[in-house]
Amino acid sequence: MSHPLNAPQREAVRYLDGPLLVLAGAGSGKTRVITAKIAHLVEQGLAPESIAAITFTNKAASEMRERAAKLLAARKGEAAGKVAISTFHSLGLAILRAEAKSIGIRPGFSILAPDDLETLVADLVATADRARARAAQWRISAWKNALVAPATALAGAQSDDELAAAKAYARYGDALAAWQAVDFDDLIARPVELFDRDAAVRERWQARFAHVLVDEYQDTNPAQYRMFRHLVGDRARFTAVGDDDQAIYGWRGATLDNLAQLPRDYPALKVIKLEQNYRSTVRILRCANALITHNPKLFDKRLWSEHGHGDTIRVMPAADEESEAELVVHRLSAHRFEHRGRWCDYAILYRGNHQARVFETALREQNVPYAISGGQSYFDRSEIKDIVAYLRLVANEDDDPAFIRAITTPRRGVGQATLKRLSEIAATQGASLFAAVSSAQLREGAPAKARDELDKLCALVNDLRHRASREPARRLLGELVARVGYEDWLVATLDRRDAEARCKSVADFIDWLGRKGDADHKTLVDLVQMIALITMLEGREGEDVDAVRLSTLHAAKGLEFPHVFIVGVEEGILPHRESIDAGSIDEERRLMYVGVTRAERSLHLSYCSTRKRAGGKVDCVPSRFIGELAQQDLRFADAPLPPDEAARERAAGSERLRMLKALVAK
DNA sequence: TAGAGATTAGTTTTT
DNA sequence: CTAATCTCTA
Repeated sequence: MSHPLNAPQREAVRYLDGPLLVLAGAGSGKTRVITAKIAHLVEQGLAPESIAAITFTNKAASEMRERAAKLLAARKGEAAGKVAISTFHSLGLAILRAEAKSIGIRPGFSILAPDDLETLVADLVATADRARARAAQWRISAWKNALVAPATALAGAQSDDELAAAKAYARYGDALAAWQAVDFDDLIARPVELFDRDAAVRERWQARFAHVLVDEYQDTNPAQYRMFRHLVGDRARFTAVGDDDQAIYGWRGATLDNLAQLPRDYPALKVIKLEQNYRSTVRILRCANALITHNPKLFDKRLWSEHGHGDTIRVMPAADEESEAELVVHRLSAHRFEHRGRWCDYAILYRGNHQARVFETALREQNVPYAISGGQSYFDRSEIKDIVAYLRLVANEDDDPAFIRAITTPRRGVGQATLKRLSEIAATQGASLFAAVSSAQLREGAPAKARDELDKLCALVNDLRHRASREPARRLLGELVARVGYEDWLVATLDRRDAEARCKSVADFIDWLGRKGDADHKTLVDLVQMIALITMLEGREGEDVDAVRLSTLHAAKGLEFPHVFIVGVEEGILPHRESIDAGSIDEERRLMYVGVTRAERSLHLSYCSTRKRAGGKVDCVPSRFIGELAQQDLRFADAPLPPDEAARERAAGSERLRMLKALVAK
């Protein structure tokens, strides 16, 4: 951290003569270069608001914001806050909002998550099968990321499933338009469409940014690359930072073509490589290098380090997933004790979220504090979704999915029958459910109670909407929850403990949102749109607590830990079966590479010889990737042997229990 | 509408 | 074979 910048880093920071690609190996001080460059640009006299720094995750964006603020604090205290540091998606959101009129959408448009759209797609492809619906949804998303229009998709459909998805694709767009809503992919695709067809708008945005920085460039998909090209224009003042060896989002449409294409699209492109690693020991690095040589490479790059050799990489076999978890946690505790370290120096990384479970159990059993990053979002909780549905409705009354959720939660006498009637009226009028409430036809059929409740909801939404831009979000939120009687409903329908927990979570949410609104002068509408893009409650818990981190390999990118355990390093898991079948081993290898390069000082790999699956036991084989590491730096542990007497007892005890169970089963 | 019982699916990563 | 989801009943 306190090192001065090295020569290539310095060059990357100072180079302003044209388009620049920085190939930054793992641990080579990439974020430092980007933040230093932002500071440098400001010092060169660029207006902070004319600098755009684009990341992929909110986490990366807020880290960058923090570090840029620190760098700029000394001389230009105010400047840091004005730099446009955002994710591709939030930048797309900003563009869409600003240009809503040209796109033909209400500025308070809803942003629907895939979950909200699953039923729509299921309807469109006429299936009750969730997996089928998701597959179609997946296809549609892939087309959008590749900027393929519905008509083109239809023409190129290869299978029946693809044909059905292509047919659904067009109608999917119609439904979103009717609801005044967009999905995640639209946040990139729609601005791109606009820029494609409207030169004036395009030039306005190009004039706005004097320099564009992109982080994790290797993870861009075609839509994002096009948005980027539109933003930088012909002046091409940009700094793209990436590492082809860490491209792990191919399944989301990202393509290394964007990296290969960059020198062709910008012949003046300057390429600077950062190859000095400041993170890991020599052994860890040697393993990482050995592993990645098995991939075809786009750019030649070899990491080196001035750190010492460090410990050997430990490879630990285990009998099954439970003993793997037990063994890993045990080894981790012992390691921490020996090294007098902190829990937060350790991370357990795995391929799939479901693998976390056994480890959670083992950690709890052995009283080790842990924190899971990623996993299911705070915003996936039903009570939060309920509140958000009301907010979405305030922002955009045509949001039918939000309307349905709001009117049915809490239950208040509006049921299936009334909703069906309402949606028929809406359909004949070509209007939203909300608009259909005031229709005269409803007066005839629906029960008085239902009509009354519908009117009440509409009145509430209209009232809040009129006040939304003037009054603080916090007050409106509190009033909303109170007028809906949400907490009363929780208390009435749930047992005490559950009700209390949810009330608290609602209160926390309102408090957090209120603070957010106060701090950034955001209106209720701003906040609702922001929520849709946030997956984790950033910085709320985690960072400062002393706990072992559990994370997927994907979510661990960009992080580093003194001691790393990669678990489930088996054929079928890492590389994953699907990827083996699809022939995309390279990406799995990069995923392993990302995992290995997270480690600063020690690295453990573990695998099982059997795993429970679909009832029976399945034999497992250690991953080919273990064989691809630098063998002289590996040490294979013997069969698991609990080091202390108590653990030996426990193991014997549980073994006896297992045998007993087996006997009883017979 | 909640809770118990039955049924069925089970494969990865996420803005 | 488990775990989650769905269905039926009180």
